Amino acid sequence: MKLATWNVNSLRVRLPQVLDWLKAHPVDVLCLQETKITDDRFPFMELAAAGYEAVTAGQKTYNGVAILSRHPLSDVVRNNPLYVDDQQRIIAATLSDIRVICAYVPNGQAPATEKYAYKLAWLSAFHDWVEQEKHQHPRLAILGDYNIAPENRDVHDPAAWEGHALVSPPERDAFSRLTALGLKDAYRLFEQPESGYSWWDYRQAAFRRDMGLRIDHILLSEALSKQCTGCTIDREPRSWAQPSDHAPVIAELKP
DNA sequence: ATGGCGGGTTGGACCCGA
Repeated sequence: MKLATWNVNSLRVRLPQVLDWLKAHPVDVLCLQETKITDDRFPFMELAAAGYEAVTAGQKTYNGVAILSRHPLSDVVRNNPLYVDDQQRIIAATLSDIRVICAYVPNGQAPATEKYAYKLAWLSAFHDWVEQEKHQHPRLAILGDYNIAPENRDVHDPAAWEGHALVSPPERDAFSRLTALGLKDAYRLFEQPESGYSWWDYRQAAFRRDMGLRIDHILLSEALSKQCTGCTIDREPRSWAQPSDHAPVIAELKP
């Protein structure tokens, strides 16, 4: 069983890459963020032809999430029932006995902005809901763009990033509060390459210079983390023409 | 220091991402 997450930054633009990637990496589940497409325009047919059913929480222009799966999905929940939010950032579904949450955490812009306050409030409510979900579904996986680099080793230049959104202590605390619920950062269950980043800015030739951050994560409940045999970031699509600025992250579970 | 790239929008300067 392979679970993956990818912020595609517009599914309309990236659909060919998603299909190519799925052909080479036929994962069981792929969580997408920043689809930037309404549900009535979602490419259900193209994905079905590739063997994937999809559930979506779409939105025009911004945000938008989806779960693609080779297996039937049930019990779909859109948005956080504990938090009123007109931005489509969460979708959850069950496949066989695994509960999957796909999340696109707000960016936060910069400390002391309204967007930063929204991010922290959003994360606090997300924590409370995840706590409930975990009680209901002990086999829980949360995949997505967390917009948080949990530690300095997840940042190419921690000094340059100090004081910025994505690395600030309150955001990292919010991430720790999630893991304190008994969720493991799948990537850190294993030995990893030194620069294990999942996002590189489009500007400054950041990818070529490997100026990245690791902000896309797969959190696994205890039961699932014990079955996890690997977690990798596939940076190859970031090197393609017209790429997303994020790379896919993949976790493998064995029975 | 600023903006740099890329996607989107009801049409082309501006918002947003991270």
